[in-house]
Amino acid sequence: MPSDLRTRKRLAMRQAISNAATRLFFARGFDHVTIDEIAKEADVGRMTVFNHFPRKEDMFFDRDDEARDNLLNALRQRAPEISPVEAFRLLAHRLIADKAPYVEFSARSAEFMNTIVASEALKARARQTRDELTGQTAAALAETTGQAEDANARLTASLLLATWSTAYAEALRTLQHTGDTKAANASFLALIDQGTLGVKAAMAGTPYA
Amino acid sequence: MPSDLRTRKRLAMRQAISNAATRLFFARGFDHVTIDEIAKEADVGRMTVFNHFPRKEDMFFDRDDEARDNLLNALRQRAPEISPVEAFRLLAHRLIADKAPYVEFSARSAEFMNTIVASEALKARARQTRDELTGQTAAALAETTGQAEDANARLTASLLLATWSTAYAEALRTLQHTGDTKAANASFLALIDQGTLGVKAAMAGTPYA
DNA sequence: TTTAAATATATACTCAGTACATGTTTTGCT
DNA sequence: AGCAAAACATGTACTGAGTATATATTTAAA
Repeated sequence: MPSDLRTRKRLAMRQAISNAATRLFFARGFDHVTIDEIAKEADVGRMTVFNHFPRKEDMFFDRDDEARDNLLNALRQRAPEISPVEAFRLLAHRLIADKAPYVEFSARSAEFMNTIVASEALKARARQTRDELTGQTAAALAETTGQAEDANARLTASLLLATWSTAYAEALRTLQHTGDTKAANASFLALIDQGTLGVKAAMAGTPYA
Repeated sequence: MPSDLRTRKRLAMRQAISNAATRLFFARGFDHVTIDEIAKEADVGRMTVFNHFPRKEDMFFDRDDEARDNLLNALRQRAPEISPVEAFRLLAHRLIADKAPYVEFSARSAEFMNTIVASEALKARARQTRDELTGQTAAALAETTGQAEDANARLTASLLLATWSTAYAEALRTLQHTGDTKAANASFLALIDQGTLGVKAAMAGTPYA
Protein backbone atom coordinates (compact mmCIF):
# COMPACT_ATOMS: atom_id res chain seq x y z
CA MET A 1 0.00 0.00 0.00
CA PRO A 2 1.76 3.19 -1.15
CA SER A 3 1.80 6.04 1.35
CA ASP A 4 1.29 8.63 -1.36
CA LEU A 5 -2.25 10.01 -1.03
CA ARG A 6 -2.62 10.63 -4.73
CA THR A 7 -1.49 7.15 -5.63
CA ARG A 8 -3.72 5.56 -3.03
CA LYS A 9 -6.75 7.42 -4.28
CA ARG A 10 -5.90 6.56 -7.82
CA LEU A 11 -5.56 2.86 -7.09
CA ALA A 12 -8.75 2.87 -5.06
CA MET A 13 -10.67 4.42 -7.90
CA ARG A 14 -9.16 1.98 -10.34
CA GLN A 15 -10.16 -0.90 -8.13
CA ALA A 16 -13.68 0.42 -7.71
CA ILE A 17 -14.11 0.63 -11.46
CA SER A 18 -12.61 -2.82 -11.97
CA ASN A 19 -14.91 -4.32 -9.34
CA ALA A 20 -18.00 -2.74 -10.82
CA ALA A 21 -17.00 -3.89 -14.28
CA THR A 22 -16.22 -7.44 -13.20
CA ARG A 23 -19.55 -7.74 -11.43
CA LEU A 24 -21.40 -6.65 -14.56
CA PHE A 25 -19.28 -8.76 -16.93
CA PHE A 26 -19.90 -11.98 -15.05
CA ALA A 27 -23.57 -11.24 -14.60
CA ARG A 28 -24.43 -10.31 -18.15
CA GLY A 29 -21.48 -11.19 -20.39
CA PHE A 30 -18.71 -8.87 -21.55
CA ASP A 31 -20.37 -7.83 -24.80
CA HIS A 32 -23.62 -6.89 -23.13
CA VAL A 33 -22.15 -4.36 -20.76
CA THR A 34 -21.44 -0.84 -21.98
CA ILE A 35 -18.81 1.54 -20.67
CA ASP A 36 -21.58 3.92 -19.69
CA GLU A 37 -23.12 1.28 -17.49
CA ILE A 38 -19.79 0.58 -15.85
CA ALA A 39 -19.27 4.28 -15.20
CA LYS A 40 -22.73 4.57 -13.68
CA GLU A 41 -22.25 1.42 -11.58
CA ALA A 42 -18.94 2.73 -10.25
CA ASP A 43 -20.40 6.23 -9.90
CA VAL A 44 -17.70 7.94 -11.92
CA GLY A 45 -17.59 9.83 -15.18
CA ARG A 46 -17.28 7.92 -18.41
CA MET A 47 -13.94 9.48 -19.24
CA THR A 48 -12.58 8.38 -15.89
CA VAL A 49 -13.12 4.79 -16.93
CA PHE A 50 -11.05 5.33 -20.07
CA ASN A 51 -8.50 7.16 -18.00
CA HIS A 52 -7.78 4.00 -16.00
CA PHE A 53 -8.55 1.41 -18.67
CA PRO A 54 -7.75 2.53 -22.20
CA ARG A 55 -9.47 -0.58 -23.56
CA LYS A 56 -12.60 -2.23 -22.26
CA GLU A 57 -10.76 -5.57 -22.16
CA ASP A 58 -8.26 -4.13 -19.70
CA MET A 59 -10.96 -4.26 -17.04
CA PHE A 60 -11.34 -7.98 -17.54
CA PHE A 61 -7.76 -9.19 -17.79
CA ASP A 62 -6.02 -8.00 -14.68
CA ARG A 63 -3.48 -10.71 -13.89
CA ASP A 64 -1.89 -11.10 -17.27
CA ASP A 65 1.26 -9.30 -16.27
CA GLU A 66 1.79 -11.65 -13.38
CA ALA A 67 1.56 -14.73 -15.59
CA ARG A 68 3.90 -13.21 -18.14
CA ASP A 69 6.49 -12.23 -15.56
CA ASN A 70 6.38 -15.68 -14.03
CA LEU A 71 7.16 -17.32 -17.33
CA LEU A 72 9.90 -14.94 -18.41
CA ASN A 73 11.53 -15.02 -14.98
CA ALA A 74 11.48 -18.81 -14.91
CA LEU A 75 13.35 -18.84 -18.21
CA ARG A 76 15.81 -16.12 -17.22
CA GLN A 77 16.56 -17.28 -13.70
CA ARG A 78 16.84 -20.99 -14.25
CA ALA A 79 19.84 -22.96 -13.03
CA PRO A 80 22.49 -23.18 -15.77
CA GLU A 81 22.24 -26.96 -16.07
CA ILE A 82 18.50 -26.75 -16.77
CA SER A 83 17.55 -26.19 -20.40
CA PRO A 84 14.94 -23.54 -21.22
CA VAL A 85 12.39 -26.11 -22.31
CA GLU A 86 12.90 -28.06 -19.12
CA ALA A 87 12.62 -24.85 -17.10
CA PHE A 88 9.28 -24.25 -18.77
CA ARG A 89 8.11 -27.72 -17.88
CA LEU A 90 9.24 -27.35 -14.28
CA LEU A 91 7.49 -24.01 -14.02
CA ALA A 92 4.21 -25.61 -14.99
CA HIS A 93 4.64 -28.30 -12.36
CA ARG A 94 5.63 -25.75 -9.75
CA LEU A 95 2.65 -23.51 -10.49
CA ILE A 96 0.29 -26.44 -10.05
CA ALA A 97 2.00 -27.54 -6.86
CA ASP A 98 1.88 -23.98 -5.51
CA LYS A 99 -1.74 -23.49 -6.56
CA ALA A 100 -0.92 -20.29 -8.43
CA PRO A 101 -4.22 -18.45 -8.88
CA TYR A 102 -4.11 -18.22 -12.65
CA VAL A 103 -3.59 -21.94 -13.16
CA GLU A 104 -6.03 -23.07 -10.54
CA PHE A 105 -8.69 -25.15 -12.21
CA SER A 106 -11.69 -24.37 -10.07
CA ALA A 107 -15.32 -23.46 -10.64
CA ARG A 108 -14.19 -19.84 -10.51
CA SER A 109 -11.70 -20.23 -13.32
CA ALA A 110 -14.23 -22.18 -15.37
CA GLU A 111 -16.64 -19.28 -15.09
CA PHE A 112 -13.81 -16.97 -16.11
CA MET A 113 -13.11 -19.07 -19.18
CA ASN A 114 -16.78 -19.32 -20.09
CA THR A 115 -17.06 -15.56 -20.05
CA ILE A 116 -14.06 -15.30 -22.36
CA VAL A 117 -15.34 -17.94 -24.74
CA ALA A 118 -18.68 -16.15 -25.01
CA SER A 119 -17.02 -12.97 -26.29
CA GLU A 120 -15.09 -12.46 -29.52
CA ALA A 121 -13.53 -9.34 -28.06
CA LEU A 122 -12.16 -11.21 -25.06
CA LYS A 123 -10.94 -14.09 -27.19
CA ALA A 124 -9.19 -11.63 -29.46
CA ARG A 125 -7.45 -10.03 -26.53
CA ALA A 126 -6.40 -13.39 -25.14
CA ARG A 127 -4.88 -14.31 -28.50
CA GLN A 128 -3.06 -11.00 -28.70
CA THR A 129 -1.58 -11.45 -25.25
CA ARG A 130 -0.47 -14.93 -26.15
CA ASP A 131 1.17 -13.79 -29.37
CA GLU A 132 3.02 -11.00 -27.66
CA LEU A 133 4.17 -13.37 -24.96
CA THR A 134 5.42 -15.73 -27.64
CA GLY A 135 7.61 -12.96 -29.02
CA GLN A 136 8.91 -12.02 -25.60
CA THR A 137 9.60 -15.64 -24.83
CA ALA A 138 11.64 -16.03 -27.99
CA ALA A 139 13.68 -13.01 -26.98
CA ALA A 140 14.19 -14.35 -23.47
CA LEU A 141 15.23 -17.75 -24.83
CA ALA A 142 17.85 -16.22 -27.07
CA GLU A 143 19.05 -13.88 -24.36
CA THR A 144 19.56 -16.53 -21.71
CA THR A 145 21.49 -18.79 -24.04
CA GLY A 146 23.64 -15.98 -25.35
CA GLN A 147 22.31 -16.41 -28.86
CA ALA A 148 21.01 -13.83 -31.25
CA GLU A 149 17.25 -14.29 -31.57
CA ASP A 150 16.90 -16.78 -34.38
CA ALA A 151 14.46 -19.17 -35.98
CA ASN A 152 15.18 -21.80 -33.35
CA ALA A 153 14.27 -19.46 -30.53
CA ARG A 154 11.07 -18.45 -32.26
CA LEU A 155 10.03 -22.00 -33.07
CA THR A 156 10.73 -23.06 -29.49
CA ALA A 157 8.68 -20.22 -28.08
CA SER A 158 5.84 -20.86 -30.47
CA LEU A 159 5.68 -24.57 -29.67
CA LEU A 160 5.94 -23.99 -25.94
CA LEU A 161 3.11 -21.47 -25.90
CA ALA A 162 0.99 -23.72 -28.09
CA THR A 163 1.60 -26.50 -25.61
CA TRP A 164 0.70 -24.27 -22.69
CA SER A 165 -2.56 -23.03 -24.10
CA THR A 166 -3.63 -26.47 -25.26
CA ALA A 167 -2.84 -27.91 -21.85
CA TYR A 168 -4.74 -25.10 -20.19
CA ALA A 169 -7.80 -25.56 -22.36
CA GLU A 170 -7.65 -29.31 -21.86
CA ALA A 171 -7.51 -28.95 -18.09
CA LEU A 172 -10.59 -26.76 -18.09
CA ARG A 173 -12.34 -29.25 -20.32
CA THR A 174 -11.48 -32.02 -17.89
CA LEU A 175 -12.72 -29.89 -15.03
CA GLN A 176 -16.05 -29.30 -16.72
CA HIS A 177 -16.50 -32.99 -17.45
CA THR A 178 -15.42 -34.37 -14.11
CA GLY A 179 -15.72 -31.45 -11.70
CA ASP A 180 -12.46 -32.70 -10.26
CA THR A 181 -9.63 -30.23 -9.80
CA LYS A 182 -7.10 -33.02 -9.27
CA ALA A 183 -8.02 -34.61 -12.58
CA ALA A 184 -7.76 -31.23 -14.28
CA ASN A 185 -4.32 -30.69 -12.80
CA ALA A 186 -3.24 -34.12 -13.97
CA SER A 187 -4.42 -33.56 -17.51
CA PHE A 188 -2.72 -30.16 -17.58
CA LEU A 189 0.61 -31.60 -16.53
CA ALA A 190 0.30 -34.62 -18.81
CA LEU A 191 -0.09 -32.37 -21.82
CA ILE A 192 2.71 -30.09 -20.69
CA ASP A 193 5.00 -33.12 -20.43
CA GLN A 194 3.89 -34.46 -23.79
CA GLY A 195 4.32 -31.12 -25.54
CA THR A 196 7.69 -30.32 -24.04
CA LEU A 197 8.89 -33.79 -24.96
CA GLY A 198 8.10 -32.92 -28.56
CA VAL A 199 9.75 -29.53 -28.32
CA LYS A 200 12.91 -31.12 -26.95
CA ALA A 201 12.97 -33.50 -29.90
CA ALA A 202 12.49 -30.66 -32.37
CA MET A 203 15.23 -28.64 -30.70
CA ALA A 204 17.75 -31.41 -30.17
CA GLY A 205 21.22 -30.03 -30.80
CA THR A 206 20.27 -26.46 -29.93
CA PRO A 207 20.83 -24.78 -26.56
CA TYR A 208 17.08 -24.67 -25.99
CA ALA A 209 16.47 -28.35 -25.53
CA MET B 1 -18.15 -17.99 -64.34
CA PRO B 2 -21.77 -18.68 -63.38
CA SER B 3 -24.35 -18.17 -66.12
CA ASP B 4 -26.84 -16.71 -63.70
CA LEU B 5 -27.18 -12.97 -64.37
CA ARG B 6 -27.93 -12.11 -60.79
CA THR B 7 -24.99 -14.10 -59.52
CA ARG B 8 -22.65 -12.62 -62.09
CA LYS B 9 -23.66 -9.09 -61.20
CA ARG B 10 -23.32 -9.84 -57.54
CA LEU B 11 -19.84 -11.26 -57.95
CA ALA B 12 -18.82 -8.36 -60.18
CA MET B 13 -19.96 -5.86 -57.60
CA ARG B 14 -18.23 -7.78 -54.87
CA GLN B 15 -15.02 -7.78 -56.88
CA ALA B 16 -15.29 -4.09 -57.62
CA ILE B 17 -15.62 -3.30 -53.94
CA SER B 18 -12.77 -5.65 -53.05
CA ASN B 19 -10.52 -4.07 -55.67
CA ALA B 20 -11.27 -0.55 -54.52
CA ALA B 21 -10.67 -1.55 -50.92
CA THR B 22 -7.43 -3.36 -51.65
CA ARG B 23 -6.09 -0.40 -53.58
CA LEU B 24 -6.81 1.93 -50.67
CA PHE B 25 -5.54 -0.49 -48.02
CA PHE B 26 -2.17 -0.95 -49.66
CA ALA B 27 -1.81 2.74 -50.39
CA ARG B 28 -2.69 4.10 -46.98
CA GLY B 29 -2.83 1.22 -44.52
CA PHE B 30 -5.90 -0.71 -43.38
CA ASP B 31 -6.63 1.44 -40.33
CA HIS B 32 -6.51 4.68 -42.25
CA VAL B 33 -9.22 3.78 -44.74
CA THR B 34 -12.86 4.17 -43.77
CA ILE B 35 -15.79 2.20 -45.11
CA ASP B 36 -17.22 5.43 -46.47
CA GLU B 37 -14.11 6.00 -48.54
CA ILE B 38 -14.27 2.48 -49.92
CA ALA B 39 -17.91 2.95 -50.85
CA LYS B 40 -17.11 6.21 -52.59
CA GLU B 41 -14.10 4.73 -54.38
CA ALA B 42 -16.20 1.80 -55.62
CA ASP B 43 -19.09 4.14 -56.35
CA VAL B 44 -21.64 2.19 -54.34
CA GLY B 45 -23.70 2.85 -51.25
CA ARG B 46 -22.17 2.31 -47.85
CA MET B 47 -24.70 -0.39 -46.98
CA THR B 48 -23.77 -2.28 -50.12
CA VAL B 49 -20.26 -2.66 -48.80
CA PHE B 50 -21.56 -4.24 -45.61
CA ASN B 51 -23.89 -6.34 -47.69
CA HIS B 52 -20.92 -8.08 -49.34
CA PHE B 53 -18.42 -7.82 -46.50
CA PRO B 54 -19.95 -7.98 -43.04
CA ARG B 55 -16.58 -7.06 -41.53
CA LYS B 56 -14.03 -4.63 -42.86
CA GLU B 57 -11.36 -7.32 -42.57
CA ASP B 58 -13.28 -9.53 -44.99
CA MET B 59 -12.21 -7.21 -47.79
CA PHE B 60 -8.59 -7.82 -47.01
CA PHE B 61 -8.46 -11.57 -46.45
CA ASP B 62 -9.91 -13.15 -49.53
CA ARG B 63 -7.98 -16.43 -49.96
CA ASP B 64 -8.27 -17.78 -46.47
CA ASP B 65 -10.84 -20.37 -47.43
CA GLU B 66 -8.56 -21.77 -50.06
CA ALA B 67 -5.71 -22.23 -47.63
CA ARG B 68 -7.99 -23.85 -45.08
CA ASP B 69 -9.49 -26.27 -47.58
CA ASN B 70 -6.06 -27.26 -48.81
CA LEU B 71 -4.94 -28.18 -45.33
CA LEU B 72 -8.07 -30.04 -44.30
CA ASN B 73 -8.24 -31.90 -47.60
CA ALA B 74 -4.61 -32.92 -47.37
CA LEU B 75 -5.33 -34.46 -43.98
CA ARG B 76 -8.56 -36.12 -45.04
CA GLN B 77 -7.42 -37.47 -48.38
CA ARG B 78 -4.01 -38.73 -47.49
CA ALA B 79 -2.90 -42.24 -48.35
CA PRO B 80 -3.62 -44.62 -45.48
CA GLU B 81 0.04 -45.43 -44.87
CA ILE B 82 0.87 -41.72 -44.41
CA SER B 83 0.38 -40.36 -40.92
CA PRO B 84 -1.47 -37.06 -40.48
CA VAL B 85 1.65 -35.24 -39.34
CA GLU B 86 3.58 -36.54 -42.32
CA ALA B 87 0.72 -35.54 -44.62
CA PHE B 88 0.99 -32.04 -43.20
CA ARG B 89 4.71 -31.98 -43.88
CA LEU B 90 4.25 -33.25 -47.42
CA LEU B 91 1.56 -30.66 -48.06
CA ALA B 92 3.97 -27.88 -47.16
CA HIS B 93 6.59 -29.28 -49.54
CA ARG B 94 4.03 -29.73 -52.28
CA LEU B 95 2.70 -26.18 -51.92
CA ILE B 96 6.18 -24.79 -52.25
CA ALA B 97 6.97 -27.00 -55.23
CA ASP B 98 3.68 -26.00 -56.88
CA LYS B 99 4.17 -22.31 -56.10
CA ALA B 100 0.76 -22.03 -54.44
CA PRO B 101 -0.09 -18.32 -54.35
CA TYR B 102 -0.57 -18.03 -50.61
CA VAL B 103 2.81 -19.54 -49.78
CA GLU B 104 4.74 -17.73 -52.43
CA PHE B 105 7.40 -15.64 -50.77
CA SER B 106 7.63 -12.70 -53.12
CA ALA B 107 7.76 -8.93 -52.84
CA ARG B 108 4.00 -8.98 -53.19
CA SER B 109 3.48 -11.26 -50.21
CA ALA B 110 5.95 -9.23 -48.19
CA GLU B 111 3.88 -6.11 -48.84
CA PHE B 112 0.80 -8.09 -47.84
CA MET B 113 2.40 -9.10 -44.57
CA ASN B 114 3.64 -5.59 -43.86
CA THR B 115 0.12 -4.27 -44.22
CA ILE B 116 -1.11 -6.88 -41.76
CA VAL B 117 1.63 -6.21 -39.26
CA ALA B 118 0.84 -2.49 -39.34
CA SER B 119 -2.75 -3.07 -38.24
CA GLU B 120 -3.99 -4.50 -34.95
CA ALA B 121 -7.33 -5.26 -36.56
CA LEU B 122 -5.74 -7.34 -39.30
CA LYS B 123 -3.46 -9.13 -36.89
CA ALA B 124 -6.46 -9.94 -34.72
CA ARG B 125 -8.32 -11.39 -37.67
CA ALA B 126 -5.31 -13.45 -38.72
CA ARG B 127 -5.08 -14.89 -35.21
CA GLN B 128 -8.77 -15.68 -35.17
CA THR B 129 -8.55 -17.50 -38.48
CA ARG B 130 -5.61 -19.48 -37.23
CA ASP B 131 -7.36 -20.46 -34.02
CA GLU B 132 -10.45 -21.59 -35.84
CA LEU B 133 -8.34 -23.56 -38.27
CA THR B 134 -6.62 -25.21 -35.33
CA GLY B 135 -9.97 -26.42 -34.05
CA GLN B 136 -11.04 -27.69 -37.46
CA THR B 137 -7.72 -29.42 -37.87
CA ALA B 138 -8.14 -31.21 -34.57
CA ALA B 139 -11.55 -32.40 -35.70
CA ALA B 140 -10.18 -33.56 -39.05
CA LEU B 141 -7.32 -35.39 -37.36
CA ALA B 142 -9.67 -37.29 -35.10
CA GLU B 143 -12.08 -38.01 -37.92
CA THR B 144 -9.52 -39.46 -40.31
CA THR B 145 -8.05 -41.73 -37.68
CA GLY B 146 -11.43 -42.90 -36.49
CA GLN B 147 -10.88 -41.45 -33.03
CA ALA B 148 -13.13 -39.28 -30.95
CA GLU B 149 -11.62 -35.80 -30.83
CA ASP B 150 -9.31 -35.92 -27.84
CA ALA B 151 -6.44 -34.13 -26.20
CA ASN B 152 -3.95 -35.78 -28.55
CA ALA B 153 -5.76 -34.49 -31.61
CA ARG B 154 -5.91 -31.00 -30.17
CA LEU B 155 -2.28 -30.94 -29.13
CA THR B 156 -1.24 -32.20 -32.55
CA ALA B 157 -3.29 -29.56 -34.33
CA SER B 158 -2.01 -26.82 -32.07
CA LEU B 159 1.65 -27.78 -32.55
CA LEU B 160 1.24 -28.17 -36.31
CA LEU B 161 -0.35 -24.77 -36.73
CA ALA B 162 2.27 -23.19 -34.49
CA THR B 163 4.90 -24.76 -36.69
CA TRP B 164 3.22 -23.51 -39.84
CA SER B 165 2.88 -19.94 -38.75
CA THR B 166 6.41 -19.78 -37.37
CA ALA B 167 7.78 -21.21 -40.60
CA TYR B 168 5.72 -18.75 -42.60
CA ALA B 169 6.90 -15.78 -40.58
CA GLU B 170 10.48 -17.02 -40.77
CA ALA B 171 10.34 -17.36 -44.54
CA LEU B 172 9.12 -13.80 -44.91
CA ARG B 173 11.86 -12.64 -42.60
CA THR B 174 14.43 -14.43 -44.73
CA LEU B 175 12.91 -12.88 -47.82
CA GLN B 176 13.18 -9.41 -46.39
CA HIS B 177 16.80 -9.94 -45.39
CA THR B 178 18.02 -11.64 -48.53
CA GLY B 179 15.46 -10.73 -51.18
CA ASP B 180 15.82 -14.31 -52.33
CA THR B 181 12.68 -16.39 -52.81
CA LYS B 182 14.65 -19.64 -52.94
CA ALA B 183 16.23 -18.90 -49.58
CA ALA B 184 12.83 -18.07 -48.16
CA ASN B 185 11.41 -21.35 -49.46
CA ALA B 186 14.31 -23.23 -47.94
CA SER B 187 13.89 -21.64 -44.55
CA PHE B 188 10.14 -22.32 -44.65
CA LEU B 189 10.64 -26.00 -45.36
CA ALA B 190 13.48 -26.36 -42.87
CA LEU B 191 11.23 -25.11 -40.08
CA ILE B 192 8.33 -27.23 -41.22
CA ASP B 193 10.58 -30.28 -41.08
CA GLN B 194 11.96 -29.33 -37.71
CA GLY B 195 8.55 -28.65 -36.21
CA THR B 196 6.91 -31.79 -37.57
CA LEU B 197 9.82 -33.83 -36.28
CA GLY B 198 9.00 -32.52 -32.82
CA VAL B 199 5.30 -33.19 -33.24
CA LYS B 200 6.00 -36.75 -34.27
CA ALA B 201 8.07 -37.22 -31.14
CA ALA B 202 5.34 -35.77 -28.96
CA MET B 203 2.74 -37.96 -30.61
CA ALA B 204 4.70 -41.20 -30.74
CA GLY B 205 2.37 -44.08 -30.03
CA THR B 206 -0.74 -42.24 -31.23
CA PRO B 207 -2.30 -42.59 -34.70
CA TYR B 208 -1.31 -39.01 -35.49
CA ALA B 209 2.44 -39.49 -35.69
C1' DT C 1 0.86 29.75 0.36
C1' DT C 2 1.52 29.96 -4.19
C1' DT C 3 2.69 27.14 -8.24
C1' DA C 4 2.85 23.05 -10.94
C1' DA C 5 1.56 18.42 -11.88
C1' DA C 6 -2.11 14.83 -11.74
C1' DT C 7 -6.41 13.59 -12.02
C1' DA C 8 -11.57 13.68 -12.88
C1' DT C 9 -14.88 14.82 -15.94
C1' DA C 10 -17.72 17.23 -19.60
C1' DT C 11 -18.50 18.03 -24.55
C1' DA C 12 -18.09 16.95 -29.04
C1' DC C 13 -16.35 14.13 -32.31
C1' DT C 14 -15.01 9.60 -35.54
C1' DC C 15 -15.94 5.25 -37.21
C1' DA C 16 -17.51 0.30 -37.46
C1' DG C 17 -21.37 -2.15 -37.25
C1' DT C 18 -26.76 -2.96 -36.69
C1' DA C 19 -31.80 -2.40 -37.52
C1' DC C 20 -35.10 -1.43 -40.46
C1' DA C 21 -37.45 0.38 -44.33
C1' DT C 22 -37.82 1.03 -49.23
C1' DG C 23 -36.80 0.86 -53.86
C1' DT C 24 -35.16 -1.90 -57.94
C1' DT C 25 -33.71 -5.76 -60.60
C1' DT C 26 -33.92 -10.65 -61.79
C1' DT C 27 -36.18 -14.88 -61.97
C1' DG C 28 -39.48 -18.28 -62.32
C1' DC C 29 -44.20 -19.26 -63.09
C1' DT C 30 -48.53 -19.00 -65.53
C1' DA D 1 -45.72 -11.48 -72.30
C1' DG D 2 -46.94 -10.39 -67.68
C1' DC D 3 -46.81 -10.91 -62.77
C1' DA D 4 -45.42 -12.25 -58.01
C1' DA D 5 -41.65 -13.39 -55.15
C1' DA D 6 -36.94 -13.43 -54.11
C1' DA D 7 -32.61 -11.16 -54.09
C1' DC D 8 -30.20 -7.20 -54.01
C1' DA D 9 -28.89 -2.04 -53.48
C1' DT D 10 -29.28 1.66 -50.73
C1' DG D 11 -31.02 5.35 -47.50
C1' DT D 12 -31.90 6.79 -42.59
C1' DA D 13 -31.27 6.39 -38.03
C1' DC D 14 -29.19 4.29 -34.38
C1' DT D 15 -25.49 2.03 -30.81
C1' DG D 16 -21.24 1.83 -28.62
C1' DA D 17 -16.06 2.05 -28.30
C1' DG D 18 -12.58 5.02 -28.51
C1' DT D 19 -10.25 9.96 -29.37
C1' DA D 20 -9.46 14.98 -28.84
C1' DT D 21 -9.64 18.69 -26.16
C1' DA D 22 -10.85 21.78 -22.68
C1' DT D 23 -11.57 22.68 -17.84
C1' DA D 24 -11.88 22.21 -13.05
C1' DT D 25 -10.24 20.24 -8.91
C1' DT D 26 -7.16 18.00 -5.99
C1' DT D 27 -2.50 16.95 -4.32
C1' DA D 28 2.48 17.69 -4.17
C1' DA D 29 6.25 20.55 -3.67
C1' DA D 30 8.69 24.88 -3.31
